[in-house]
Amino acid sequence: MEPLVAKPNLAGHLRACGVTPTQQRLIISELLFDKRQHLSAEQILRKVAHRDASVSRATVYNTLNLFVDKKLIKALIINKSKVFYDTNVSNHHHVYNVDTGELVDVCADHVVISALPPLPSGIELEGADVVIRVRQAPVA
Amino acid sequence: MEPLVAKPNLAGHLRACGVTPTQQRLIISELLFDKRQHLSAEQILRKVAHRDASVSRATVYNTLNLFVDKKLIKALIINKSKVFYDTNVSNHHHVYNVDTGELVDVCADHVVISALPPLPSGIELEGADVVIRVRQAPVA
DNA sequence: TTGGGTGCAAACTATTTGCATTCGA
DNA sequence: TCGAATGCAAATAGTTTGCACCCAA
Repeated sequence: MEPLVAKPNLAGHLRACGVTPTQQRLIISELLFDKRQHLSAEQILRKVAHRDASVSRATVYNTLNLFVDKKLIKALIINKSKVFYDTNVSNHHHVYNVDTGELVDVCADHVVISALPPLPSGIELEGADVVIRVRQAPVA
Repeated sequence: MEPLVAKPNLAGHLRACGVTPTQQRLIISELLFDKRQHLSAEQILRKVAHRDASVSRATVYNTLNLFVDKKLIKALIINKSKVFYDTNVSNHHHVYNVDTGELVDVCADHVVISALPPLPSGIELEGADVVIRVRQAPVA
């Protein structure tokens, strides 16, 4: 098994974003940034346990909130029951299957937001999230 | 004060949607369908109390879920902490101020979703929700 | 050394559920 | 009458917090 010590670039990445690279944050980073994916806090907790390592529940939540704050990941509020964290921070949207819970990325090019009413002064755009909800077609 | 007995059209509306018009459901309907608005379960509970009437917490939640099911209202999953219910069921989107929690409707004409990848067979579109997140501009 | 980070457990919030009672048709 | 709806309280799930201990710089 690969050592739990993270690759140097991960630590550098965290530091570059103003995050002190602690052991726990590196473990979580390794799991997260392995690939583009959508994970819940619970899933991350389980993955940590799977790797023999151990990070407390509170630390997982604290870390995820910190990463969202520092824009290392995006929080997706799609399902009323839990938040998903997206390692793809580029501009994109989602297709969500309400029956299976499956979540798929959609390139932002496929979505055009036009003629948005002008924002009042003092208000600035933070982002636009598009969730396309789909379901299993009834067997008819 | 107006009687708590609902206007006949409300009861009719519920019935037309396959919902038995009980006292509690009529009280909630009156509050909801008074105008286009976005309310949380908690806010509805408070409004009920304000009207001298009383509907239990469980019934408020059950009723809101039922109404969403029957498409009398729409559930908005925008804020991680609570669901908002929208009495505007027509096709439209939302501007959400992350600082104030304010939620404003945007006509669907202002949002164009194009070139969506084709859905796999057996999957059908349920809807597309667009949330434009804005924030207070820093005073700079 | 020392302030930020972590772990644990307890607290908290929104929501759901089990079950006995009541109501609508 | 009788199944559906309601109310209450307890359960649940996700997330946050308080505080003592520990580690990165």
